[in-house]
Amino acid sequence: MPPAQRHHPTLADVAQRAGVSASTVSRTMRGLTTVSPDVRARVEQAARELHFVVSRQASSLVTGRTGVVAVLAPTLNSWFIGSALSSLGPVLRAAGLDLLVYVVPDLAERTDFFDRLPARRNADALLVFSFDLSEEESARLDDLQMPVVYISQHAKGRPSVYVDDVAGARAGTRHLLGLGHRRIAFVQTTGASGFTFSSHERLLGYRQALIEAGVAPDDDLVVATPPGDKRRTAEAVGTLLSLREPPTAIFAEQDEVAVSLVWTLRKAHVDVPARMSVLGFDDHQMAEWSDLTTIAQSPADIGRAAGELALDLLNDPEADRARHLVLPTRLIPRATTAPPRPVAQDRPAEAAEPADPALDAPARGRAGVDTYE
Amino acid sequence: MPPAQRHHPTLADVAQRAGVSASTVSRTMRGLTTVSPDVRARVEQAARELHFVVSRQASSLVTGRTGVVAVLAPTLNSWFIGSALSSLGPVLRAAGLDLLVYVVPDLAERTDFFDRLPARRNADALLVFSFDLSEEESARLDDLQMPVVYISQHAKGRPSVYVDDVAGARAGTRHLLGLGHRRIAFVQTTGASGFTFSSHERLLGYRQALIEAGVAPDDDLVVATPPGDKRRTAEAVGTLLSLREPPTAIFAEQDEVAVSLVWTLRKAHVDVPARMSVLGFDDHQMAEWSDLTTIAQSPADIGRAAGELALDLLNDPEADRARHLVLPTRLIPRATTAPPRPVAQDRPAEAAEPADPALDAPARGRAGVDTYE
DNA sequence: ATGAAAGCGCTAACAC
DNA sequence: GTGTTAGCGCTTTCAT
Repeated sequence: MPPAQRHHPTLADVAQRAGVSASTVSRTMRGLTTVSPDVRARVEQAARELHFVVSRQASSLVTGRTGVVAVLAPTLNSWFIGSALSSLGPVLRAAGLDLLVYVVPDLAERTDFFDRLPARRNADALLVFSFDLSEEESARLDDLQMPVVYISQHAKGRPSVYVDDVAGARAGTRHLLGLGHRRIAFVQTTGASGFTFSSHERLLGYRQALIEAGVAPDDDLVVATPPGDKRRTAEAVGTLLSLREPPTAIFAEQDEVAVSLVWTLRKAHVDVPARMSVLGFDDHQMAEWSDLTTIAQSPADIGRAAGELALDLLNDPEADRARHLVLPTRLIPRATTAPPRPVAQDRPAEAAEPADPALDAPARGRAGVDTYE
Repeated sequence: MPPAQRHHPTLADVAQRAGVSASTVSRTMRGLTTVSPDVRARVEQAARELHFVVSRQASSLVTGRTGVVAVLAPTLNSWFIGSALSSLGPVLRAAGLDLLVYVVPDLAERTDFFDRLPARRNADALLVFSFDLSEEESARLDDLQMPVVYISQHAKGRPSVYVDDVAGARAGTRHLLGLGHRRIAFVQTTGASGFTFSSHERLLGYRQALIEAGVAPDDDLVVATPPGDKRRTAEAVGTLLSLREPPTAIFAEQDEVAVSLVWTLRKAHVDVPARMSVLGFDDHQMAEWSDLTTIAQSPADIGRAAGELALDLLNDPEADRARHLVLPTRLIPRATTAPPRPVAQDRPAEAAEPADPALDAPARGRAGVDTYE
């Protein structure tokens, strides 16, 4: 009675069936050219018949390469990361590499990760997503003995892929300036761990564009709110609307907040865009649904680029170990930005709470009609 | 001159440093109790000093276990999958397992995956997300020699984790019935590959609840639209509104569509919920933002449950190989459902296009005022 | 172009 | 409790 055949077939099994040595099977499986055509055919057939798959573990052991690219991410429940990984996957697969994910949602797991560096022997490269790493943590990753690519952060001296946030924010602000706005607010996003780089840069771009246009940046016009917090968002809107000189346009650092702003404004019967323009950043899926004008970035492109950069680093020892890939953004004009209505600039503004009786009607017919107050 | 120390430290290195044998180090690293406390301490210190990490490849080779759980998913850019994986990750980590992701976005990759079954020797278990597998594909996975857990699909005879869609849809429909609605439409989602199971089940629950309540299901009230397609959604709304007896409530199979419906209706100046109640399913992030009444499911719970089920299957050979974990849903009443206005049932309804001059004002003050037509 | 042999880093069986 | 020994399945010299 033959032993229960519960294990996978091995090189030796294929070799025996094809009447060759294990070495030859190995060479065949790796596509080396030093195998005669007829032998190759025999081996391939035998392998197919046995459903033979090379064991990564065994070959890793000798080659030192794991065939795995690891990703470090704070969550997978994110539009940005989800899109980027979805396009990264196929890039890696095409190169015969598998995608391993370390989800590190909280501080405890983070500390543990950097303590133990579980990726150390279990991946050929690491992609770090949207973390604000301390210099100490980056240094820790440096002695990981593998290429580490940073995504959405400017890791000086280390390979990075990110979008040109400054230019994007500048372009967005210029769009609003071009429409005639002069009082342009900027809403920062707080508490979204891991995106402080973008946050800084976008604010910077906003300021640059204002200065270029000869508009003095006003810190009263810069407020912050956490994403998804209606109350805080409403507060921020209230603060802006109750300024002596309220803005006529709001540039939100993130689409999620921008959409929330639109809701809040419309609920308070402040028409968008007739009374207030709103501009987002990201081109999040919901931006399209909400007809939000926004500065688009493509996380899919970022994921792809990061994957290709990692492959370069992996395959070419001469590759530039500090290359920064900076991807462009582009303005997508939609329905939430428009020229400001001519309004008496020095009249006191209403607060957010009192419901304005103005209709939430399309802007066209009403723009220019000064029914303010 | 010492050789360039470019390789990772091995068991032997630690053993030498701690003055013990490799076996002892191995036992220590695996937490076996047969190591005396002082030796254990010495070994652990040596390991720490050398930044030693056990090579998965090498240990896999002998144990036959890879320490990896693989996930098969059509995309990662999905609220459901993202949330589920984000909670699955930590569950696996706690068990010392890594998470490997196969993103299989299109038919070509899918065919290739089932052809080659790359997971075969590279994972201990496989979680299959939201795919509508053919019986042939499932059969292929069966001879994978590892536990395969199906998520969001009812794989008969195989371990599965999903939400009770029938009960959820029934509860939702009852909620609307309880508010007094009798003409309740159901909007199906088409083209969202991988969720046809839920789709069927939700429609079923809707029908059941109607029948239970003595309301005859009317096929005219069941329409379909792809998610994120504004035009088609508007068409669906138009179809429903132009029925001789239009609905007073719409139950959408997915929140994304429900939110889109609310937008479309409000744009057409059909007040929600005063003139039309809208109910969603999922409790997608945007449901809260949109104040959408919905049937909540928790993808995070599903991910966790699936992970734990996989661990059971992995660790307990006696475990039930066909266990189905069915998770509950719950109604979250928010602002898009309300009692129907008393309305002359047999009057002809307006079409979707003509802008109704009715204000998009809060329902309270206006409900009950019959300004219809 | 092919085969034989050595060994990658670890665990498991067996001694002691 | 701890050390010794023999592989796990593959790749890689080195022969031929």
